Parts: sequence; structure tokens; C-alpha cells
Amino acid sequence: MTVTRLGKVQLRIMNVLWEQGQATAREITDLLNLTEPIAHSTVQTLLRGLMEKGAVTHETEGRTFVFKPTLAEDKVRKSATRDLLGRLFDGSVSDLVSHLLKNERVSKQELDAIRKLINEKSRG
Amino acid sequence: MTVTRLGKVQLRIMNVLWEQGQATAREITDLLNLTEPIAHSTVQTLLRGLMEKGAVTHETEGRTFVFKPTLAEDKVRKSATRDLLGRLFDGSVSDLVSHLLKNERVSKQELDAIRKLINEKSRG
DNA sequence: TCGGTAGATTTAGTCCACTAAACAACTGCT
DNA sequence: AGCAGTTGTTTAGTGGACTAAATCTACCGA
Repeated sequence: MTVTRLGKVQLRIMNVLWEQGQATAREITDLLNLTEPIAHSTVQTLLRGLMEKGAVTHETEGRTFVFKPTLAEDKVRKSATRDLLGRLFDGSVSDLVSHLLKNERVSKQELDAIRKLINEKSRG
Repeated sequence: MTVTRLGKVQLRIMNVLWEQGQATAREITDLLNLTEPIAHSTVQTLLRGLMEKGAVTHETEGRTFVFKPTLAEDKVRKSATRDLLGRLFDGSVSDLVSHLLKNERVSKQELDAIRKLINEKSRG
């Protein structure tokens, strides 16, 4: 039951559910359509797939389904991150961080936040 | 020509090429078979796909092909990392780093290396 | 010269994410 | 009662990664 393998659009749906806590299929469709067009029936089909995988549940409210995530965002983050780490950075966290600092924009605030995290980790 | 989308096994092949600099199909098959079984013909088919995508080239040496990567590891790292960042961490580098420090094992040496990188970045 | 071997190429099939039309069931309104 | 709109369900098709058998081609050794 390795649920880890979520597709691109499935993940977008999960993102909505994680942010909102819960949502109807219609709400999800509308939110996704703010950034890119997608048919309502497509969203429904994908939600069905996510249910079969055990990534979401639904409760009936009147005649509509209200969907809730059962798969935690943190678990998905964990498996996706570990995956990237293993596949492209040979498992080296510092290599990945190095790559991030070199290639991605990081604000001064973020840098400070990271420094703080490291110091905490060092002491702990 | 968005080559970015490499499959799991395609990436393993690229990893071999990046490490070795170049390799024959047979060498790649043998190396991959150290960790998991895969048919030689499968590797050949995938190499063909990588050629069509422009990710590798081959030179003829005698009657065998010697493959070389044309797609740089760094480019793949970049797009994969940015992808993860956007999809699961809302683009926040510090969120990703925070996640890494919390969930992945990091040696003292690595911590020091990261701290050093940050200090350099701060000054730069 | 001829058969085996090692390479490349062709062909075929599975699996899964994604897409969405078509259909059925139900609600609310007039 | 009947229509319009919303919701869920069924069905169908596409594309891409992956898998590997089957086939073709060229060389080497006996």
C-alpha cells in the first residue's frame, strides 16, 4: 500500500485539501481552475482514485461528498524528499542544501532562519 | 524540448553515465543488475529513448555503441529540485531545509559543511 | 564457410496518470 | 408534473514509462 506515488494533478488536489482541511469536488475544481483549466469530471475521477488509494475519505453531506485528506502532507513530503535525495544527491543532505543555496533564491530572512535551525540541531 | 521528465530507470541509467563518463549498453546493464534485475534489451530500449530526447549521444566503437551523457546532471538536479520545492514546499527553501534537518540523518560533518555554506552565502 | 555469439532494432504488451464525454440520479423551482 | 442544474458514476481514449521477446546484423573462431 505504498501510497507515495501521487501524480502531478493528484498532488494538486491533495494540496487543496491540506490547505482547506476539507472540500467538495466542486470547490476543488474551482480552485484548480484559478491557475489552469481542468474539467470537473476529471477532478471527480482523480478523487475516486485517491479514495481507492486511501489518500482521502469522504463524508456525505446532503447529496454531495465532502472530501478530507487522510494521507498527511508530511508523509508525502518525506517520501518525495527522500526520493530526490536518493536519486540525485546520493543521499547527501549537505549536497542538496548546497545545491539549493547555489541555485535558488533565498532571502536574508530565510538564510537567518536556516542558520538558526542548524545551530539548534548542533546543540541538540 | 523539455527533457526534464526522466523516468525512474532512465535516471538510473543517466546516473551510471554521469559517474562513469561513458559506458556501453552492456556495462550499464551489468551495473544496474548489481542492485536490481533488468533485461539487457530493456536497457537498450531506454537508451534509445534517451537518445531521442537528446539526453545522451553515442559513438561507434568497433560494432558497439559507447554512450555519453549530453544532459548535465546539474540541469536535472535543478529541475527536479525546483519541482519538489514548488509542489510540496510552496517554493520555500528554508521550509525544505527545515524538513531535511528534522527528518533526515545529518552527520556533524555535514552540519558543519552546511553552516559554512550559509556563512559564505551571507557574506557574498 | 558456417554456426555461435554479441551487438542493435523491431515489435508488442502492461500499467498508470490523466482527460473528459456521456449517462444516471436527485433537488429545487415554476 | 416537468424542466434546469448539480452531483456522482460509467466508460473510453491518449500518452508515456517500463518490460522484454523476437528478430536482424556483423564478426570471430573452428
